[in-house]
Amino acid sequence: MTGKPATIKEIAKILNVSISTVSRALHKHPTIGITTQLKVQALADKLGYEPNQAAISFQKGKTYTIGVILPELSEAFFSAAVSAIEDTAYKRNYTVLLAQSHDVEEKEIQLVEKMKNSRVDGLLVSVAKTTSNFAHFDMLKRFNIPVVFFDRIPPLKNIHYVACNMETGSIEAVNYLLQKGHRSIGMINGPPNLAASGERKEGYIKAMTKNRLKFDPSLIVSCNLTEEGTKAALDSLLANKRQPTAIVTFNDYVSLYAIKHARSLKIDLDNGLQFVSYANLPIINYMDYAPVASVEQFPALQGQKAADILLDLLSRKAQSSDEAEAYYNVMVESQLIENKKRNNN
Amino acid sequence: MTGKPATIKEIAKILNVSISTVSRALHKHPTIGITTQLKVQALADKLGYEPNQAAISFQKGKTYTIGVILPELSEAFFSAAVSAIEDTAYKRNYTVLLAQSHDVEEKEIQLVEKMKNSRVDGLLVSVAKTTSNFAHFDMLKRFNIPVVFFDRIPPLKNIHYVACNMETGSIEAVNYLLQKGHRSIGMINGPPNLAASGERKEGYIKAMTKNRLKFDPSLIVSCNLTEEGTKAALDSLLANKRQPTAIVTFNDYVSLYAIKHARSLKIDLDNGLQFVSYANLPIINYMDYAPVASVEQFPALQGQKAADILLDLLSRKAQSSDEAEAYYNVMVESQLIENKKRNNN
DNA sequence: TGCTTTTTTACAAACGTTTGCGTAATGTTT
DNA sequence: AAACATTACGCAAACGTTTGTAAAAAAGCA
Repeated sequence: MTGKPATIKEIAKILNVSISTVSRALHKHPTIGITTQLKVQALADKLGYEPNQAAISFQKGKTYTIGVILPELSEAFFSAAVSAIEDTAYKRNYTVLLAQSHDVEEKEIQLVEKMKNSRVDGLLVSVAKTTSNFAHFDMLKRFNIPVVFFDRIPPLKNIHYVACNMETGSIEAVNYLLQKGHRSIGMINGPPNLAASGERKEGYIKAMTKNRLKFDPSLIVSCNLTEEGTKAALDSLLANKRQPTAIVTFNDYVSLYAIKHARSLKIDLDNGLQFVSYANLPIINYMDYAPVASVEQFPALQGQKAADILLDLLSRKAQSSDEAEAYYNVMVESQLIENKKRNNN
Repeated sequence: MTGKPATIKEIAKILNVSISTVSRALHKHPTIGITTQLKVQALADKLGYEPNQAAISFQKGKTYTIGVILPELSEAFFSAAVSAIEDTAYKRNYTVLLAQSHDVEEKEIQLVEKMKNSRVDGLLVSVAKTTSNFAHFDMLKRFNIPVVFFDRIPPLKNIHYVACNMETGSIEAVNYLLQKGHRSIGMINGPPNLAASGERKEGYIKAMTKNRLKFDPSLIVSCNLTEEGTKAALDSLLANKRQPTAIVTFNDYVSLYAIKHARSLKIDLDNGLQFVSYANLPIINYMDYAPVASVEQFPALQGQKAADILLDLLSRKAQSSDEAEAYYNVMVESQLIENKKRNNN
């Protein structure tokens, strides 16, 4: 009852059958007679037998565990993603081993190494900002451990990934503002070294040119995402000869900083200046002055899809080793969400 | 190089020594001669040998993994806690297996069961709201798997836990308002079935009586934490004969709902009515109108302490099985944090 | 040199499970 | 009743590592 868990061996001894018979009976193997099958099952239940997963993992060389490596769990985006990952893994009877790189390459490398050591069947990774060398991921390929990247994708060929298409959202954002009558639309972007900044900018430009508006580079300023940086960026935009009546910002936080600053400058936020941003954090629903819309990137959906892909790869691997080597490249479309709370305020 | 990972056995064969020698050499066991030690080490490095964790787990009956079961990873409180847990586990060379109960008892039970099956050395748990039966935790004790509860503690004797003392924070909150000159202080509390509601209420009462103010039960109303519920609660407080000039709310969200409602009622939030709440979410720093202060519960600290305790228990268990059975009961003091952004606005 | 220590290494069992193959038991067909 | 097919089960190896104990080699001492 107490103490050590029951094993297959004990069941075998008590029932005077062989260990293999018990094992097969528990798995409902067809070559086992129905009577013994039931006998074994009954005793197993009575003893509260539970298979020793460690032994099984060892034996089969599989752990039924997927590793998740991401920069920062406490960021809303990632916690939503992991939450969804865990849920889909759970449904397929996998468990999730979690680790954060804190956006430092060295730690990411260590984590990959650690996870590789037979602990994990596959890996879900959102790469660290600082990662510039990707040998540790190649290594996984050599060890036949599948990896699916999500959100932050390394610039590699032949990888599986799911990411969010920023372009559509960006275009929607600009279109939304154009449709509202704005003609001079500024952008407070993130630092140029972030891929995300590039995507947002491209979407912006594409939307402008598609609407046959000429693109004015001076209306795009980048900032370091801090409150001070945002202030400066906003000031610079306001000083522009073609002073914008609407601004697209890198994310909701930047919008909020900018809004705060604008309010301290007594700018009319209802009619004079409107903001649209990225992320669609729940927070903006609580604000009195918030971006009028925000581009949702569906972290949960991304996480779920990435997990689905990985689990597919794993089951495929189990079935046959046909190395057809197709690579999953899934793009989740970003989508502009109007801030409803804002509008019925 | 590619294909299957190197094993101790292969190293042994190449070097013409026994498997045990290799094993001991790799562990720098003193009975191994220095020369062979180095030879082994060198070859291991060359082959890129990495111990097979699955085999080790199996052999030693230890996984160097701790399980974390909590209600909802995407809640800011828990993601901050897990983040800290992962960090401290990583430092001590443990990994974290993660699972969410989504606040349903049945799933929590399944997760405990799953984690028990030799997968996990110890468990960190924040129990589901609905959990009313605690047999699954007793079961862990029988299997000698230590559990440390955090934040949401079950009503059991002889358990390890770290929780946050709401009382001090509550008292601070009320004192803060009293000191600001408020004499009629209302409270919008959570539903009565939540332990957290009770704690907040007690702190409130204690602070009032300590300041020799008589406690008026009609100034405490509970709500279901929705926007509608909050509105109703606020209305009821405002209708009170002793209309409060300050209100303590169950959490930041409730405060924000209440503030929004108050603003739509044209109430002067700078002088007429002030709010204090719990959680201290980063969000309130972005708001124009926000609670003037919020009680911080230090999720990261709680998570870190819980992990520390668990890891201590595990190392203790490894060293000796002296069942001294002392139970760790750590209380983290909550603390009122003034909303700085609010004040220099 | 011959003996005892001390140092160094090898042997083998154990951890719990799965699974290929062999074999005993049962049943079927003539 | 002999021959065979079928069904039901047991044997034993394998997975990679650790570790107690035995044994070999080296070193010390007389």
